[in-house]
Amino acid sequence: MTAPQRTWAGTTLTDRRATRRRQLIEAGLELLGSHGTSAVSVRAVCRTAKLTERYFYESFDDRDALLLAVYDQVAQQAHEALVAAVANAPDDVTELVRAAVTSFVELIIDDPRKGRVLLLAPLTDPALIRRGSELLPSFTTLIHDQLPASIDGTDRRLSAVGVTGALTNLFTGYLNGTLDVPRERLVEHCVQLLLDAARA
Amino acid sequence: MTAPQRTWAGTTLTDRRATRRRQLIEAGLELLGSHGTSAVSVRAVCRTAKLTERYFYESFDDRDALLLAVYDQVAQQAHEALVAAVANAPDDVTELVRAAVTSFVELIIDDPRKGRVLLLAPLTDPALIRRGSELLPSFTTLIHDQLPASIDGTDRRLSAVGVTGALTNLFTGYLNGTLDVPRERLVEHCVQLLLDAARA
DNA sequence: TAGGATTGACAACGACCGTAGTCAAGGCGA
DNA sequence: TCGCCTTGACTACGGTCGTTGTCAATCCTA
Repeated sequence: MTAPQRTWAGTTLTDRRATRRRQLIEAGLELLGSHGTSAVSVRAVCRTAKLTERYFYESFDDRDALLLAVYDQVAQQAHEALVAAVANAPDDVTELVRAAVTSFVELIIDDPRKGRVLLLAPLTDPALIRRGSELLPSFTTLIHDQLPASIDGTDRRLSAVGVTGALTNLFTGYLNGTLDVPRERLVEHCVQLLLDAARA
Repeated sequence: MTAPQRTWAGTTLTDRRATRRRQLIEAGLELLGSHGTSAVSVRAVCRTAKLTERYFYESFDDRDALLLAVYDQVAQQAHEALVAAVANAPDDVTELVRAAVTSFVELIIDDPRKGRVLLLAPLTDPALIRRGSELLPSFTTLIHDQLPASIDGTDRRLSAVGVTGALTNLFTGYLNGTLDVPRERLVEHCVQLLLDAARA
């Protein structure tokens, strides 16, 4: 029994709701990525998005739902960037890995807020912890799957978790400025890391 | 012009203040290690420590000062455990590294709250970010220093940050139960990680 | 025992939180 | 033009926050 979608100011109701939802998510990204979880309050999000609280609850059940939406959106973008890079890469394994790493690094350089959402937020925010332990290993898995696999299950897991952590810390350091290193150098180091992990 | 330290209930004023300070730090450890930064409010700390807010400000300038004190205490303990392990270890390099890793793993098994304070809190809490980027690399450095060093500065730094991240993620996963692996297996993997890093 | 040191309980300030509700002003299609 | 849909501004509730202050009870030493 959906209403006949009568138009309004040239757009339908669903369109306008979707736009507002996007604005809220963008505001959430800004706050989460720039000032951390504690900065993401319903009021702050609405202030940033220039929308009323009423519209918040139009699109999200509660604060946590927004957090998840922000994270999922960024994770989705990262996933797409990786898949695209891997798909377009030449056959050479090293080049493949380099393409994947580069695409990821570019994503988090282009918008460090996204990097922080992806890498840092899920480490401590209760609402995101489960999500975080799904995505980042899948980053490693995505690449591992492209490579000859001859390692036993547990070691594979240990290795994946380790490599993931190494990459996380390297990227995080790069984001913070803690790790002052040219981008190519960072990329190259990560590539070697992944190749070594796959060989071992 | 210190007062003559007249005694009270068998203890001096300085003693009682120190005791209260310890209680507050212990409460902070409990809250920070078990429920994260956001759980560490002045009121909650005082409730947990069974002390009045007045005594909080007797020992700490503000909330952040307590956070730092908690972190520094745990970091100090970790440092001491590492130094002790390294000092008592045999000459064999592998055994040395194994001793260091074991001592650290035991610390965070014995009291997972400390592990979380050490590994997670400094990643996101504004007050601790600087502290965190000092200590954990020093963990790696402590071991690196025991080993033949033949790598150039930047690579050394990249390697240290990477290894630190790998260890962090492995320990964190172990703490969370996300990484379901026997302790010896974890230790052994970390040992190999460190040895490989030193060789490369 | 008198008197000051020390303690605990608690109130107060202004601010922000999540969430829900009200109400008037305006825009739009019929 | 009429009447409904949509919008923004606003208020309200009960709660927690950091921080400072008050005040009566208690304890010890001199």
